[in-house]
Amino acid sequence: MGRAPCCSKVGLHRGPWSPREDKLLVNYIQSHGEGNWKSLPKKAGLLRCGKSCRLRWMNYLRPDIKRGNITPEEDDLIIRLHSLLGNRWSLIAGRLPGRTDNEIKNYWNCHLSKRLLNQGTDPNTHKKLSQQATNTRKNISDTSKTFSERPKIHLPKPIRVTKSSFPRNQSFELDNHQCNANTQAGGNPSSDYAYAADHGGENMRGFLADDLDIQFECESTVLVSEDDSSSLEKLYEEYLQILNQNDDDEMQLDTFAQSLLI
DNA sequence: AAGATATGCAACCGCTATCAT
DNA sequence: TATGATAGCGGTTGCATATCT
Repeated sequence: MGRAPCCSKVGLHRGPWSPREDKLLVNYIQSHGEGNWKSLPKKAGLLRCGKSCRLRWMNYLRPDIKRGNITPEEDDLIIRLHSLLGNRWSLIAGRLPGRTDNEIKNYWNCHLSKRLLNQGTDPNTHKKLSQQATNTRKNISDTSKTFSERPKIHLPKPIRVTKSSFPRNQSFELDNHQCNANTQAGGNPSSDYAYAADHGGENMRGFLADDLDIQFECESTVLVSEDDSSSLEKLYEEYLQILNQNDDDEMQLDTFAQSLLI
């Protein structure tokens, strides 16, 4: 498979963006829309590779990006989503309106993982470290179990849903929630994703939806796309409510984790 | 005040999935 | 079906700034 030449190989600009470059990029996208990142720099008059332009737009220049500190509510949501989704930053970001995957990733690595460690929780497994140490010792002493007998974690593989995957503006019912497949330029690309999980012939349902008990009509994909920032906000509020309801039901998280074991 | 160290964040790199031909 | 091009993700790096000694 061919690899797009890196900007370093073709003598393009690298490093921090100048205000002039930002302006050129914003102006171009405002008049032509997102997409065609490969050809965009040339058309916009930028000496950058398309990849760099895309990243700059997604993580910094997009008008719907929320600036400022991450709130305690967002904090909590990130931790909960991370316990369900792992390091799938784009999916987590899709549930935090205005936040980018890069920002959440950085915030996790700098703050949240350290905080969890301080609280005695393993940031990777979200389990108490003391409990893990006990389990580890137990496993070491239990030499009768071979490596192959250890439970395997089955993580449903995420699939990308791109513009051609859905008809334009097609709507999808998800219980009482209405989501639209935003396939037009300017939509939130990080949320143009769906998860599909293969459960041995059963209808495929996304595991996040399973955990949150949201029923999806579409058989093979779980749509997590929203039409605009207001519906993102609404969805966010709904997620918060659902997650808050789970405060009293930690067992549900354990059940979910076990459902991933095969 | 100055150097060392820690922190935060933007940007880059390498890889994979998807699409077009 | 095979292959190349492109988009997008997650891990990592590097630099600017803040804090500590």
